[in-house]
Amino acid sequence: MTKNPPVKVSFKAQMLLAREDAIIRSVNLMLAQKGFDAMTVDEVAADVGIAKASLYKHFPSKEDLAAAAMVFVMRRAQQYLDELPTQATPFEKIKQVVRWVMSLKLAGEMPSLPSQNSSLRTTLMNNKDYMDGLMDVSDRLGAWIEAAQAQGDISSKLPAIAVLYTLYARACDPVLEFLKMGDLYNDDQVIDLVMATCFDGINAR
Amino acid sequence: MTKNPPVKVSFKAQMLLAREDAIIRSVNLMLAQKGFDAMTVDEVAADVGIAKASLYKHFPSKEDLAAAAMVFVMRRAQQYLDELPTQATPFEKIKQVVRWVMSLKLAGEMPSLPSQNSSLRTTLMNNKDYMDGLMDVSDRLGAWIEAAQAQGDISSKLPAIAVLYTLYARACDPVLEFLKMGDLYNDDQVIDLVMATCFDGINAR
DNA sequence: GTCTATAATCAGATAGAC
DNA sequence: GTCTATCTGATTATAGAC
Repeated sequence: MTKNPPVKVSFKAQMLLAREDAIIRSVNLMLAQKGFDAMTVDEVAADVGIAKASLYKHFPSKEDLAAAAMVFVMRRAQQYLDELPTQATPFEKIKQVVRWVMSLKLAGEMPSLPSQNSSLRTTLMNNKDYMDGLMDVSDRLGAWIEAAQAQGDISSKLPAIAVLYTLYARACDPVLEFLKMGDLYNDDQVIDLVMATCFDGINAR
Repeated sequence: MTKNPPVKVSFKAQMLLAREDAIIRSVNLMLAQKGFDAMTVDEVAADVGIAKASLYKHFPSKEDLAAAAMVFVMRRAQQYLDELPTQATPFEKIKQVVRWVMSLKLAGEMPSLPSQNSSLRTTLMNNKDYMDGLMDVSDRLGAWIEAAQAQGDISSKLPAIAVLYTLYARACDPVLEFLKMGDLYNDDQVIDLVMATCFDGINAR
């Protein structure tokens, strides 16, 4: 379509990416606020400010829309892991990641997907970017968990995989919303409370 | 089929209750398996073996159907609390309840509702039976929590309400499914692992 | 109260002009 | 690629006969 290939194409490509980024951010917020089922493609289109048909030029289905949002948060997670202070111990890194994830959820930026939806699961499992990101994050966290267990910071009685899942679950912990709803605690206090139950449990010591 | 009035009326009423009970059990299982949004009224009717229009004679809406299922589990919970051994300490009772709730979830008998759905929330909040049951269960658990804190079994650093929410969250903990999916652990082992993370945390002691 | 048949609506996806 | 307009299917809910 263009007559001067290099500049014009680059500009158009940037516009394209910017629009897709806007779409993904919108989907991300909607998934966090309403969840996958309640989110409608019409709403996303309206929020982004484009026609629904245009959305479908970028993403072939609602499931792919959600998958793109998950790829986005995976990238954010990878970037966050990259930027953790290198001198921190594995245990400190883990705690910081969990704290960060919960702050994302409280800020309404952590998309929530129904774990039962099969079509969505299929789309996610077939999405290489998402799966690669998930594997990478899991590998890094898993290595830190094992290191923290070796150093006596995390209980060695627990399988590392159980610890990993327990950490992941903090990203969709309803306790965060419940405690926030009561208006008794602010966000930082809510996070401190859930951090305490997560790492120390509810038993007295 | 019989001609004696008193018996006949009673029999019909029993049939009615039995049918409603069958409906609720079906809804309960479907909510646990697929969740509220994915569950369709057609499926429920088909599963019960009656016409959809008949369902709507019993329950005026899908939301009320789900609410009835929640009332059902609330009653089950109240009954379970009633039957706990009286000589057990509050802490022991709490642990037993949590274990029971997780076994229900693993057995696919714990309905999962989207906490965000507003129409469902409204129906639930307006359902006196449900709210009464929830309050009763919360009061009893709350009293046990405070007693356990006084006896030094549960950490006194945590507000009782945070402990209560943490226990409730075990009824919809995705870690249970994740660990079960891996096929590394059987149901009892999965429950033991989540019990350990819930009460002892993941820290080493 | 139960049924068959149907209304009414909503949401995901597409056609086709520009 | 973006738009308007539309299709298609699924789903909640109801009408009306028996």
